[in-house]
Parts: sequence; structure tokens; C-alpha cells
Amino acid sequence: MSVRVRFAPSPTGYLHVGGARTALFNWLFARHHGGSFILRIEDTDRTRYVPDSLEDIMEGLKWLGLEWDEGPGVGGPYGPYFQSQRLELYQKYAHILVERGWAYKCFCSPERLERLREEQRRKKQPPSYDRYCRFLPDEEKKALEAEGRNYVIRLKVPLEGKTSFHDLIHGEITVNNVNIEDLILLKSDGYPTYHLANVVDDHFMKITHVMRADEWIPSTPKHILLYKGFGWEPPQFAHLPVILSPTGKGKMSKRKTVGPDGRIYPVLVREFKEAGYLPEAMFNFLALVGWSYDDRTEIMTKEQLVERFSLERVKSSPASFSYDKLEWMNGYYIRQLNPDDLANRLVPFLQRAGLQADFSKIRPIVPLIQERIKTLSDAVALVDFFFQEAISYEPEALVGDNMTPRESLEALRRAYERLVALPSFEEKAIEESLRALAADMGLKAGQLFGIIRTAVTGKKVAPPLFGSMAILGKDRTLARMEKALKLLEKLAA
RNA sequence: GGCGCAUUCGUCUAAGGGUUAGGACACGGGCCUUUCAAGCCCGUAGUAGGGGUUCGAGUCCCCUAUGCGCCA
Repeated sequence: MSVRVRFAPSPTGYLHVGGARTALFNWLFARHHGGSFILRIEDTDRTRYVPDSLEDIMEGLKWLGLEWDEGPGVGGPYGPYFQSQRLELYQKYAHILVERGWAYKCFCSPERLERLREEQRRKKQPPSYDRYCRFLPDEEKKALEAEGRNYVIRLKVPLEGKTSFHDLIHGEITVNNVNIEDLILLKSDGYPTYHLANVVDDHFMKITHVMRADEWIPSTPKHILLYKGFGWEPPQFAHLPVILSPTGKGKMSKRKTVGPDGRIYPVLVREFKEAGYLPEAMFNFLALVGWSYDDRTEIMTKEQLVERFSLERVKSSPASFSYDKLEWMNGYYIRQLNPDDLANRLVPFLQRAGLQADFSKIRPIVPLIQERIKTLSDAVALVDFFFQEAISYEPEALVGDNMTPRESLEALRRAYERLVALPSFEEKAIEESLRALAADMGLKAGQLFGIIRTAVTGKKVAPPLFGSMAILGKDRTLARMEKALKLLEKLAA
């Protein structure tokens, strides 16, 4: 039997890294086994619906390269893939369960349930339904139904015994049935709860492996009971470790975007994209959250990950999300890009920052910055001076290390004269000329170049100087130096 | 509160009962160097605590602690 797995998000929020990792593991598992990856939308909670979220989820998956074989947009033989379009199915099967004696109608009013909860709270008991309607005589039930009273359908959980299942990651998990309450399967408005819809869909969509986050472990025994009630073979379960925020406190998905240090920490896939992370780096990084290949291999292509992925090597303990490591890996992936590719990816980031950038202008700059950026957005602060007509900086920054303003002025003036006289404004020629000048003047290279760097780029930290000057061109370089000379004259006066 | 899951360097992880407990990120130092990076070399640092089982425990069992999650 071929492997069929699904990612089943609710359109109640944008795609976050936790969801993305779950989707990724499902996708890897499917591809590894030559099976199918299905996208199913669990949109039965109308109150929490977030309008853009469906699009965001699909875009996020596509950005990461997790294309689905069945689901929205592509269809498939087991649709529809929106739960809101399958309501009759859930209703039908809820009632089948009632007929089979595995579930019952519950007519308890919200008021009675509230009183019950109140009382349990007072007695410090765990709140749970007291199964009042489960033991209601048939005639009474019929009467209530004839009256037209609203009802929900609840699962008739065995009053004793244990329910257990084998988890592919955690091993045997067992709970006592007394700890499971008679959960609602079908609400009074005819909408299913998560549990019912999930089990019915997984069955009819022929899902073979359910891979989802750890937090669903406590629900799984309920699902097992449902499968039993229906007489269906349950799928295999694999509960993935949760992703914790970098502090290790709390789930990553609940983390706030702005950290205590004021920095922006993305949590949504779209935020990572906007921050300039590469999808291939995210893919590689996310694969390593809770899974590893061996004791040393970390950089892996998509193909290698598909080839190597296995559930046996998924950890059972939670992992906290390391922005440091992601940044490093993203930088690594950026360095591996071919320069044309990188230039293309940089364009939108520079344009969004207000720079008049296009491929032809950026391409020559790429070799100067490729190994200096960790995210695509890092490039902005490094290259803005290429695109601005006027650059600004503190005049004091023009003074060389261990030099006076007067000495700095002299050095810059002589540098200017040499550059004016240069027949070719090539990187190599510029460097040779200025190195010779430093030697002539008895200056350290860093002293002279530091002055020029500020004059030309307006920065203390910038891409390699001579290459930058060559790209900037003779006219613009000299104009900036003239401006700097004036500033230095004032300082030296 | 009840139930569940988890615990190896700061972080991510490796170690089919027997290794000087390995690698990566981060951090520190050095080399290279026009700044910053990148690259290379070196280093700091870990089996939560306590009991067992065993010739031998990071690895198996129990307890405690702590963290996380689920149910309201």
C-alpha cells in the first residue's frame, strides 16, 4: 500500500514555522516513500476564520517547495479537500456511531453544563461532562427529540479499561479510559468537532500515516476509540516534537515577533521570506529541527533530504529554535548561490528599501557583498551608497587612525591627485596607486584607506574599497572625495 | 488540579550497555587582511539529582526535580 500523508491546517492564522516543519516532515516522508502528500483544509471553526490565511498557507508551502499532490487547486480523487464542504459526511457518520451504540445524543442545555462546571470548580474536581444523557432512558430521549430540543452527539467512552496506541516516535502510549471524557463529536449546529472530522477524513482519504505535532498526543486515544467505533483500521501515528522559542520557554508559534532586545524575530513563514531568508536554507534548517541524519552532516540538498529522511531518526524531545544557526545556514546558502541568481534575488529587497536598483546595476556589486550578508535584506545597508547621490557621515569620520585632521587632509588630497591622474579607473590600478601613496607618505595602508573609505562610502564598514570605487566610477568617486576635502579643510582650520 | 510528553556542552544534535562522550551554531584566541566578512587553525563547555539492574549505564528500571503540552 502506498504512503499517503496529509498536512491539515486550519485557516485561522498565517503559516508559522511550526506548521511549516510539520508540513515539511510529511512532505519528506511522502517523497521518500514515493507516496502522496495531501493538503486538507480544516475550516469548520467559522468563528476563528482569518480571511487571508488560506492563501498565506498555500503561498508559504509553495515558497518552501512543498507542492501537494491532492488538495486545493489541484483536486484529487478523495475530495473535496475543505472540511466545510464535507459536513453531510460527518453528520452521517456521527449518527452511524449513535446507531451502533458508540455515541449518544446529549440534550443538556448550556445552562446545565455551566452549573455543572461551576460545581466541579467549587469541589476542585477536574471539569468534565457528567454523562447525564448517556444514562437517560430511551423514552425520555425520544420525548426530548420530539420536542425539537437541540442536541449534540457525544462519544460513549468506555467507563473502564485502557486505550493505547503505538507511536512511531514515542513508542507505546496508554491512557486510562476513565481519564477521557465523553467528548462532543457533532455540535448542535451540525458542525463536527476537530476529532470527528479528522478521523472521518483520514479514513476516507486513505491516510496511512498521521504526522502531527506532539500536542495532539492526548487526543489520539480519543481518535483510536473513534476508529474502533467505526470499525476502521487506524493509520500509523507519529507525533513530532514541538518547536520551542529560543529561550526554551513556550511554543515557538506563540512567540512574539519583537524580541526583548528590540530585534525582529520572524515566526511566520512570510516573515522569514520578507526578512531575506532563502527558501532552500529554511528547508534545510527546518528539516534539522527534531531530525538528524548522522553525527556530522547538516548541509543537505532537498534531494538528499528526501533520500535520507526517516521517522526512526526523529527525536522525541522538544527542540528550541536557533536563529543564530538559521542565520549561519542562510549565509552559507547565499555564498553558494551563483552571482546572477543572487543578483536577481536581491533586486526586490533593494527596491523595497527605496533604492533604484535593477539587475544590471546590482550584478557587478554582488561579488563584493556575497560573503558579507547573512540575509538578503542585509545587502541594503551595505550597498546603499552606490545608489545614493549624496552620502552623509560625520566629518570626524574622515580623520585617519592616529592622525590629525591636517594630516588626513594632506593624505586625501594626494590620493585625489593620484586618482585624477590615473589613466584607467580599474580596481587593480586604483589599489596599486594608493598603496604606493601610503608607502610614500609612511602611512599604514589602513590609515589611508580608512579616510578614503569614509569619503567614498560614508561608512566605517563597507564592501572592499577599490572594487567599490571602480564600480562607482571615476567621476562619482572624485566628486565624493572633493566634498570630503572641503569638510576636512574646515576641520583642519 | 488531573492526564500526558520530555531531560547529553549556552543552543541544535551523535553515540545499536564497553569511545579520551563526537560534530555544528554561538562564544574566546590566532592566522589571513584596507574596514567588515569569508576561509583556515586552536580553545572553553555537557550526560538534571538520587537510587537500583549489570563485570560495565548517557544508554535499561524506579523515584525526585524541572520544563513543555493537553483538558477545561
